[in-house]
Amino acid sequence: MSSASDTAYDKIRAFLLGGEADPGDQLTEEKLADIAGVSRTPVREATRRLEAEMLLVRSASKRIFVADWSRDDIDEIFTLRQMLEGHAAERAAHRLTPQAIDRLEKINRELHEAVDCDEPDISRFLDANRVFHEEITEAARSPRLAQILTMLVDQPVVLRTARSYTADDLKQSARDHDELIAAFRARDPEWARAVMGSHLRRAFHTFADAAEGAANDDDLARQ
Amino acid sequence: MSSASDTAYDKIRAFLLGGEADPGDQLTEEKLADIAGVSRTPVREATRRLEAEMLLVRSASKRIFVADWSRDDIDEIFTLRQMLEGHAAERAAHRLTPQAIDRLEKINRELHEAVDCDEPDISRFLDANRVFHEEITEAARSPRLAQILTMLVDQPVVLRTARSYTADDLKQSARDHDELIAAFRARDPEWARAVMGSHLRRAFHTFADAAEGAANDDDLARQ
DNA sequence: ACTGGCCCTATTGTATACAATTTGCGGTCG
DNA sequence: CGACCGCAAATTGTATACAATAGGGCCAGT
Repeated sequence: MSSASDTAYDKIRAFLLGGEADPGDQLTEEKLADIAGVSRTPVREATRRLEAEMLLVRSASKRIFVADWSRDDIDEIFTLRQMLEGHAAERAAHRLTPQAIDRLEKINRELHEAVDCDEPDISRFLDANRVFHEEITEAARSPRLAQILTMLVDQPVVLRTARSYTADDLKQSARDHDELIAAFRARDPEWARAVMGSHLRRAFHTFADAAEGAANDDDLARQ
Repeated sequence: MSSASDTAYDKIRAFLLGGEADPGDQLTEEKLADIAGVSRTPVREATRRLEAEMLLVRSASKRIFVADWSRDDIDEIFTLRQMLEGHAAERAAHRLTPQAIDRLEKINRELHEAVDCDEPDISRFLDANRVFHEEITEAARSPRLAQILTMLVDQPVVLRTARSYTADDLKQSARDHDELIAAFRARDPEWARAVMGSHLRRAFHTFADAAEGAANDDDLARQ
């Protein structure tokens, strides 16, 4: 059984990542306490964590807002991810057991199934994608790296523009993963790092373009 | 004026970094509340932050302990720092203003003065060294990178084995900084990254050796 | 109408009381 | 003698009350 403070963290995080709040919205502790179904005390601990993870920001007067990201922020996040996940892939190439590589293959089959058809199942794709990357991070055996990546990976999710990805983007992701698996089987760390690098850099452009599109949509909607 | 929760954070952090507690020691919230001079509520927020920064760890039963680091942990920390500070140096080489480079030079003169003599002033060295690296991180203009580095840089400080550095180590650090400044003046990002890389990797070996020595000393003392 | 100051309200900050959990000790039974 | 159970003490977790502070609106004076 998890504590109220963990409950609060999970629920508020789900609330943010689920897109029920818009970037820039103000959130009061009381409102969040309602959402989480606990008192303000555990909510405060949860908001501190979420603030450290940059999903929430505080104004000068200590009020809480849903974080917002500029294009530069997205660029920064993906640049850091490229560097760090590239490193993770390199370490994973050394450490992945054959069983773990089989597991990766299985996850990616699932991912292929989700996107190799006329109507891709985005949320299945996102889940499989997340698990795939987590498995690699796990295999890197670097707890601080894992912690940092969790933080970086979560942030842009809030923008939830993944639904703007084209079917081609999704299929290319699946192929990148195939190549990553090949690099792991070949035990070639440099190959793994390189594939991970291009994978994420392309993801950045897809993502940034989608985010701009969404921003324009918002502008239009407001007019 | 800072809030009680910030006061608690600062005081507990100083308590840990000042080496008044040994790695592995248990700390109760009440004891920490005494140290910080506030009630347990703000202490809890402070400990959550310090836990996220890995200066404190929690047992399965939620009790709080001073973090301890294995040689693998030190290796991990310096590997990540090498990658991330290398990246910071690269970005800084693009972005540092001439005035900022002058500032770096001034800081490093101070550092030289602290170590270019028979009896080096270690705490002056550590201060100047910290400010030097912070200036570069700042110049990289990457808030997430800065946040991550703060976390990574602080951690090993608790081991406070810097006093085991030899005069030669310290002088070599000063020379590394000189070369870094040269790379910045030449606006050569690759050079800057390479110098930062070797600088930190050597620091790792110095540090790890010193830490092992300290560990052995502890063992001896316990016998 | 505009600006400045004041007050009221909304929001966050802190302490304390109490609840829940865990630890360690002591005693009892096999 | 050891293992196990249960109880008391220590520790962490949560709620609530109250304090401090910031924001927004209202009114007065120009």
